Amino acid sequence: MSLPHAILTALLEKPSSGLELTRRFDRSIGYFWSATHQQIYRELGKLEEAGQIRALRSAEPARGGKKEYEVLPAGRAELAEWVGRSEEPKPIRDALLLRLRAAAVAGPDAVAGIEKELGRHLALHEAQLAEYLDMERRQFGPDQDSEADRLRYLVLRGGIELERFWTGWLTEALATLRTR
Amino acid sequence: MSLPHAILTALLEKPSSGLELTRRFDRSIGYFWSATHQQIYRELGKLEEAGQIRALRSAEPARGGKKEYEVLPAGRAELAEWVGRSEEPKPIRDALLLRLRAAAVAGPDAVAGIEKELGRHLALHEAQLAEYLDMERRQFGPDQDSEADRLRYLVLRGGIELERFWTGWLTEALATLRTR
DNA sequence: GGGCGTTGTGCAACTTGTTGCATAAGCGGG
DNA sequence: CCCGCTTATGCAACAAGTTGCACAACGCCC
Repeated sequence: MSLPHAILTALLEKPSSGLELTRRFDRSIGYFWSATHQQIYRELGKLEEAGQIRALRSAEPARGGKKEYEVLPAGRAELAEWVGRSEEPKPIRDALLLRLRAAAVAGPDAVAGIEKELGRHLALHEAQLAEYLDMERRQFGPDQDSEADRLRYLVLRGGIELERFWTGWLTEALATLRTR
Repeated sequence: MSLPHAILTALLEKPSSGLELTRRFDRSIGYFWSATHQQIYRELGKLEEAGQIRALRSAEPARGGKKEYEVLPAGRAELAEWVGRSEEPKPIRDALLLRLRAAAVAGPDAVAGIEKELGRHLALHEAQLAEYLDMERRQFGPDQDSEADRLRYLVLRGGIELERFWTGWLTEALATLRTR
């Protein structure tokens, strides 16, 4: 159950409205924890109910007016507690690897179709890698002073290396399939 | 919605009962598509209902007796169709990366606790990598004749490289944290 | 033969994530 | 002024995944 903590983190970085959060989940935070606007609104409601966040300028009309949230001390405490918790790494669930394994039993005609899919994914991961490398260049110069900066850089490094894994493996897979 | 297709794949590789499937999902298949016995039983019921699989020796008493399933032609067709489908790669959801990012805003005391967690994960991923390398050594000799063997080997290669990513990144992360 | 652990199947309730749609304010153009 | 577009919040229904437990058969062993 990490979504509430993802939201608390995002709100601590910068107080935001629901839609702003949604946008940020499509960019930085969402690169390792995605969420739709529905999940976010629902969770914001629960967090407010639980007294962990609070709406600013609450007098706005209920519908159509933007509502900004900030984290309360209880929310910060909950987040700190969660960060210290231990959790088993969940096994991956990857449909592409599953497809490949299914292709092995589904017959040779299935293999032909999957090659295109592998190529498509390769292009997507290459684009994502390029974007991360761009972020690395722009946001993280040679001088990382603060602890927080170094942690954020580590997270980005994770994204970069993960995309390198994908591009590398997909390239290998395509090469193998083509020499059949 | 990949679980039914994971089950069809497993059943094509070898007809099994619900519990046998569960065990196999804890080993090979589950390395990239995990599932609990609950999900599997529920899904087996649906697949049988849909006429894609069939129980062997169905006269067994309803409770406590094992029920083996095999794939029917309709199931094989459905799987082949699914293999050819296109699907967007879903953004990762990784709690550890999220924790690290949360630690950056939750304060320095949170950082101390996370170091232990990173070390624990590193050990787990190293063990998984060793297991994959062992499988590689035992199951895949230098001679891979059949197309199906090569595809299965590619899937294993994916697992290996993914674990290499994790061990590499976790090592880097721990080194960075320790030189603060 | 009665208790005990293992194997095996399954229901029910819950949480989490997704999809489709409704509502409303604000803004700009014809 | 009203039509359509964007911004913004939200309900409802559904699908997928998780957790806790119940129940039955089998072997075993004392």
